[in-house]
Amino acid sequence: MNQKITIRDVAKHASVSPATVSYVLNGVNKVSDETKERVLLAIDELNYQPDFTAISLSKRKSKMLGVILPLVGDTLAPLFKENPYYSELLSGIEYECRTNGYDFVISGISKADECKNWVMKRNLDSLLVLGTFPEHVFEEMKTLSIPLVFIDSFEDYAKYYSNIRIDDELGGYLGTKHLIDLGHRNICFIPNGRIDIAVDGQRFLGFKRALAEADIAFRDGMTIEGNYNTFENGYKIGKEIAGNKEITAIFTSSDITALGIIKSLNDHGIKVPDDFSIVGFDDLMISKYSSPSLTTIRQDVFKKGALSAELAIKAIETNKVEAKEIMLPVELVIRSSTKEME
Amino acid sequence: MNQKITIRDVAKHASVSPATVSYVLNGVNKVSDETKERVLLAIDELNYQPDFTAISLSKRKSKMLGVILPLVGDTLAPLFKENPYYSELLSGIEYECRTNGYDFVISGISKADECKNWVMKRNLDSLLVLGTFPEHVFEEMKTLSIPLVFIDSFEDYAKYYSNIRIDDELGGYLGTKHLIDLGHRNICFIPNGRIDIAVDGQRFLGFKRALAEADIAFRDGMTIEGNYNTFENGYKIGKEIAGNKEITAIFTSSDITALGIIKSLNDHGIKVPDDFSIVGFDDLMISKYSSPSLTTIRQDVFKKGALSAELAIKAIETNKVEAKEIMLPVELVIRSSTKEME
DNA sequence: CAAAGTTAGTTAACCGTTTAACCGGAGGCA
DNA sequence: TGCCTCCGGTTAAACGGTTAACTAACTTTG
Repeated sequence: MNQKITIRDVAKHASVSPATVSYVLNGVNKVSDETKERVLLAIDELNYQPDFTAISLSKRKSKMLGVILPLVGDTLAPLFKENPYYSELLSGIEYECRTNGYDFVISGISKADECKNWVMKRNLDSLLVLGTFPEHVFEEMKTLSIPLVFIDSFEDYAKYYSNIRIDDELGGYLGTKHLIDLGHRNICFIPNGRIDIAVDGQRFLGFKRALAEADIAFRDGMTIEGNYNTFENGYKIGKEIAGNKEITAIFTSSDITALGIIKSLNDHGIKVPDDFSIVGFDDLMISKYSSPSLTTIRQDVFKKGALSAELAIKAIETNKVEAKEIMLPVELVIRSSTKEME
Repeated sequence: MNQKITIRDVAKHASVSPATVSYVLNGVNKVSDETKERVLLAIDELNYQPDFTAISLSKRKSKMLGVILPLVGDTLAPLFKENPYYSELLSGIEYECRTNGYDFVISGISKADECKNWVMKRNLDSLLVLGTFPEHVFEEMKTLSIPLVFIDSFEDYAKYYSNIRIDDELGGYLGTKHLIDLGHRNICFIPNGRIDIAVDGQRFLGFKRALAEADIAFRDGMTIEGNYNTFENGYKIGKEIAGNKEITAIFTSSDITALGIIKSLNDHGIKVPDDFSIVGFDDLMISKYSSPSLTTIRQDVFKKGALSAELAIKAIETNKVEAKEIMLPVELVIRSSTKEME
């Protein structure tokens, strides 16, 4: 390999000391315009590229973000494969990083120590955390004193840091109201996980708000708790519903589940949207393409990713850890899985 | 932040020199068992974690891989959003990296210089390249003398390095043969891009082999060239086909296109699989869940990713750049988009 | 006009590892 | 006994940057 060009080479070429070059590079106001000119020219002529690892070592800043994803089993595969949500988020993060000269490393991390060690080993400047992680891990992380950015977290501790999420309550409301407007009164809400907390808790609130507004009493049987947002699980739930003649519409917290339900209903001779209406959540790509295409609540996942990286980078560069909660808008997208009641 | 624990702290704690600790850490056979014991104990007691940036600076090895993805416009978003293929590949890479103590950075890179600079700045140990990149970029890369691993490349220059791909010809053959076995004789092949090169070129060969084997003459109109593997494009192609009464089956190079075609045919009153059979390629998650579920050629994308990372890591650690071509198997997955001809 | 400040640099220590070069003592051998 | 080798370490110079402390020349200022 042709010898690496260092700051000393540049210095020699411009007849100054390495320190001066460094000052020019870092915009330290200690260099005359004339000298600065010379240095810049030398940098250009030699095509000098500062070495990030060296900078990282001496400044303790790596220009790298870490992204922590929940691990399923011991890989990310099920996550990525089942749910396009995550990859869309990543592409937002990638975009923001690239345009700011940052890189990011991702890892599914389960054990607490590993997480802290990872940050220390790699000198990571910040961490983006998707969803939740255990509180004792958080305590570990706090001692690192780097900015954290949480995405979709409803944990109390996350309040010390920036937190990006969407208006889940509104999403729940809009989806439900749409069904009510179409004449449905026996609507069932299906969360991804536990109905009383986090994302689903908020959506459930919106669900109930819409009901109340239309003077529909909430009663037992208006929710079915699923464990997991998978197609298979949706399929199972669909079977239950096929046996229940009262319910005419479903609002579910996940597009994937919605697709499973549709398939299941279809297999039981119930036609969507003619016999039954269904609203999903997320607006995944698939949702547009499925038959029938899915009415759903859209969130801008790319933006969510980009924004989280932006916040992290800003916190790093201003050296200020903010505790800002940002709520991104949601939007009802009407397609063909919902229809006016006959 | 509580003071960082360095190799000197460990050395002091074990009453040896930093060099000795380093030798222990790197398995250099220069330390007595007794001393080694003491050092290991000290490392454990202090929970010492070697600093990768420092190691990177002195050894010129970063324990980081770079992954280069084609950029669409200026983001990866369309890629990630439209095609789950890429995220599945990444999860394979992630798995292999994590279990080997590596990290990876990803970037969509268009300009040649940036690519080389990226490697130099970050001291990347290897590069995984998805698909193609321009030959002059390759020439640039060669001067870096780090191992490259190509994925799905059919470029000549890639022959200097490891190249991982699937048996596209066999895939083309299996899909076509399946249709022929069902009684179809007027089958149309739809590539992703140009039919004469790369992945599609191979699949087309397989297509023709299956025809020849069944004594079906290949004739004009047995292919439709698409530009892009998107749902929309599939939808358009579907329209064309709806007007053509001869064709009874399609084999397409992409599941996404297949789904678009099915929807389009459906909208034109043609029922799949009753009136028409269709085979896709890739076996994306969606394909299992769509209605009708898709008969397709499965490839193990996760494995492809994991294997590419494995090859890269092996090349790094043995300091041997191999020029090995690995061909992963494909498999016909029969679902409900194909049916015996009446 | 001398003391104090400012400007535009340089010097050298430091960030946390690695590793070539060195070193003292023990054992082997003639 | 003298010389050589091997063993088990240590010392110190890198790696490529940053930055606190210093300096020499010039400008203010009381």
